[in-house]
Amino acid sequence: MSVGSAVHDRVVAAGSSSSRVIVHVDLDCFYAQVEMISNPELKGKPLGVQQKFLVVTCNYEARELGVKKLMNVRDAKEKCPQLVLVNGEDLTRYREISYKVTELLEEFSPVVERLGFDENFVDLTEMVEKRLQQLPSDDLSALTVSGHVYNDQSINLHDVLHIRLLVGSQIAAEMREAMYNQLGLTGCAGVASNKLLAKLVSGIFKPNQQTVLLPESSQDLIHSLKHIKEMPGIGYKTAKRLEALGISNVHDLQTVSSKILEKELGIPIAQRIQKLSFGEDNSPVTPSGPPQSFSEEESLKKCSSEVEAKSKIQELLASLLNRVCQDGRKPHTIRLTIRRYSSEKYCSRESRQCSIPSHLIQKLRTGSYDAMTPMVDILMKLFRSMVNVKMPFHLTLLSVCFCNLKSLTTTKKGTIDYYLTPSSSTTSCSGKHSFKMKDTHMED
DNA sequence: TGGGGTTAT
DNA sequence: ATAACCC
Repeated sequence: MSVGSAVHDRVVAAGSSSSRVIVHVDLDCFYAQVEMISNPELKGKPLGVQQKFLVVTCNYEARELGVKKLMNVRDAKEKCPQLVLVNGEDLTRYREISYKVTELLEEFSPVVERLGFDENFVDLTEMVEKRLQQLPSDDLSALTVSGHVYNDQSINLHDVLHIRLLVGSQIAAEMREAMYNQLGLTGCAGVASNKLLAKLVSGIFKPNQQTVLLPESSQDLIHSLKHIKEMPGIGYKTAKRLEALGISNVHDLQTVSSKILEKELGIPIAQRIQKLSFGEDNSPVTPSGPPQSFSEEESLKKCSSEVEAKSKIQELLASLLNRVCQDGRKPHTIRLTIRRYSSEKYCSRESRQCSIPSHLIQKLRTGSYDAMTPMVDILMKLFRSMVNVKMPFHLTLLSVCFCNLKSLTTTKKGTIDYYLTPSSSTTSCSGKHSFKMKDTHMED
């Protein structure tokens, strides 16, 4: 064996080039937990959170009685007549607590990626390295894993990869403790060498438990999936196309000719999902930071007149103006989205967007509703560009989105830009981005 | 199927 | 602007 090869092996083993420690943190039935914190009398009862005619999530008491996520309210009540329902269409409190969780995790390590409101990935690689370097005397014998080990695989204290994941499991336990002590929330965690595996393993022991995956068991984990649709990254459409090729389980996807796969899905998707089928995922944990967009939507039984649409749009916009104002950054683009009634074309939406005139952008920050009327006018123009209001129509969803958010001080790849203009005033808004903000003019 | 989000094309 | 993915 050459020296060069030995050195390379050690670099790889030490993880400086390829081996990472990732944790996936997944809150237990998040909306239901938030509701039980808001109203402790709900604790112990079967609880469902309702949006329109759906029970979007429920606590474990309800699950034991047969209620499932995204179940029809009628079916749920039939299965479980004692089910208590609370309305969860207003996401404000969920969103606020969701960001508190992310901020808490960021205190452990700043690299935190959100996935929806109730899941986060954290790259623990650096933190684990630091802890190992600060171990008193290289005495590994005192190290113990926290929580479950997938497959009950035994830990080899002489294997550096095992040791690193074990330290990751200890950090995961500290994170869950902190979430419970500081926010009153329980959740699961999965620790593994990449995001895919961390996410898959976090769901193995379910509520309020954690699991670590050691590399020797990664094939068992991915082969435990009954169908490729359970692979994160393979959605409804891709699963259908794969099925048409006769590919339905992980083994099929691992062994199908990559040329055939590339021809059907295109090279980037084909290569990515075939790697996923082997449990390989080199995608980084990308810090989410503040949101890229703010949107509010409402699904409707039937919206068939312009005045009806206008009043819904006004409602959506009023809530959004509050949110945008509190955030402190300024959106430069506004978008209106609709869904037309048409039994077929599953979930198809149409949208129109335009940039927001700079004089309106300024008014967004004032906390008053000066921006309301002109914004509604803009939105109604977008509306009429999609919907011929002289003809009959039937819409089942309206959504308004602010995006293309620009900060007063933006940090991009190490550079800091300050945008300042003369006239300024303090505002009633108290977002964390909004201290001492000055008005700006930016390219648009 | 709700009421959100993201990235890629 | 849409389509795909995630929850």
